[in-house]
Amino acid sequence: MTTDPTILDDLEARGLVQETTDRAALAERLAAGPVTLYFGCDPTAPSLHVGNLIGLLVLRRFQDAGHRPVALAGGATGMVGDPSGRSEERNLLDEETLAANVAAIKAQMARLLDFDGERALLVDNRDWTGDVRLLDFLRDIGKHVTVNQMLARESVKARLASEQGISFTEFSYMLLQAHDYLRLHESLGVELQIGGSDQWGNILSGVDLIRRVRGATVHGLCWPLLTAPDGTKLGKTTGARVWLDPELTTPYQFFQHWMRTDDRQVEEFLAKFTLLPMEEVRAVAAEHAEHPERRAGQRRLAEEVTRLVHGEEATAAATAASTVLFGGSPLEAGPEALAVVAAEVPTAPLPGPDELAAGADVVPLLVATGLASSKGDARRAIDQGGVSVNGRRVGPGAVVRAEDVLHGRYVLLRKGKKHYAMLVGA
RNA sequence: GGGUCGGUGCCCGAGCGGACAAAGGGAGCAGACUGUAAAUCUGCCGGCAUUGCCUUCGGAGGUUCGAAUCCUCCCCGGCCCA
Repeated sequence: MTTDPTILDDLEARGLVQETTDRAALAERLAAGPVTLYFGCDPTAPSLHVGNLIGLLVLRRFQDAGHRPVALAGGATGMVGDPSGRSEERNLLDEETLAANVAAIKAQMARLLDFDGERALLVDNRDWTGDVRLLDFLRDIGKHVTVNQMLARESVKARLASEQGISFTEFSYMLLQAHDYLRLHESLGVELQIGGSDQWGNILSGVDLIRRVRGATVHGLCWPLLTAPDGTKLGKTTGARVWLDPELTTPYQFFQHWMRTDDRQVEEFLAKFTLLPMEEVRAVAAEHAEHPERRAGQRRLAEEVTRLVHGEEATAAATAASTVLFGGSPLEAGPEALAVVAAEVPTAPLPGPDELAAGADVVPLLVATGLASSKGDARRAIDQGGVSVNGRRVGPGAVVRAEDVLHGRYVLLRKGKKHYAMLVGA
């Protein structure tokens, strides 16, 4: 099996390389033949999110270039909690939650890689960490690492300076991750670990450990963390809340997330979140720059990423729903189109005929669909002119009547510009 | 174990017996402008109800007409000392 020697160049062109161990040695090794590499995600949530997606896609890029990716679910490390990039101590998750999370993220990882004939592997560090005895760990691993080194880590320093401090548990995290790398190196011949730049310290710990224990030189690579267009760190609200699990973030919502990408990040995201060749990324970006108001860049981005994560069918449905919602008036949409929308946005049952005849108050309906978090919230939105029924703005005291029901069963509610929900009859 | 400082709404952070649902900032939401963009400006931002009521300031009690604010005990964290 030959490998694509330009993989590093491609990653760099996409802005996916912030740091590597000896770049020349790594390039040489990658050109020499297939490399087994790994990327890990801790099961801190019931699903991976778009932040993790970058890593999985980098694995995929390596796979496409002829290398063998190992996706690791951190069943063990998840028990401890990574202090990197964290200002405070994590809450420990219970076993049950962790097991469920591990199962979920494994399934998500599996979708993005090709596992045919061991072309990729899925592992859980719980499998080799669970039965390690404390004394063995202290003697075999701990002996090779100085606390001085550990204290020098940025993530540790930050926490030492903070009011909260850092628990020994989290302090130990880097050792666990280093141990993972060592074990994967021994059992599977892994010789490259990749991760976001917040993982760089942990990755280096593993590289060092392997050098000390095995006398072997292995590699590490990290990409820069995503930032908001103004250069600030991307908050949870922007990226991390967009999940890969269609139950948590529907394909339509996922699609919409990318549709709303800031112009300034369209090219960056096309490069990082899609598998499009860089020439095409640049072409799309150039076209987008000509006519940003057409949102062609966002649309392409949304389609590509949604397809990768949710598949062709879901992407088609998300696109169709988006067209109805952000196209013309819902009054002109046919029943098929509305059915598609109903499948993609939050829904609530249509009020009964008697209620509709009398006029059903919009306020509780907004709450029922989740468009508003409370009646007060709903009234507020209406007072501020932010609510519409079937595309028509409504005022205080608004009701839904029988004649508002489209095609016998649909009523479209909207709060603000982009939050939709539907009332659906039987 | 001793001393000391602290635990406030989604987050940060003021408040330190009444005018506190609690300053300010951030995030978020809505409106205007737009391109489902950015920037900007404006409004909202515990819940329920038409003046009002209910639940919040680590937990449990207590003092008081009245407490986030005072007292007691407990829990959790920082720092210093042992």
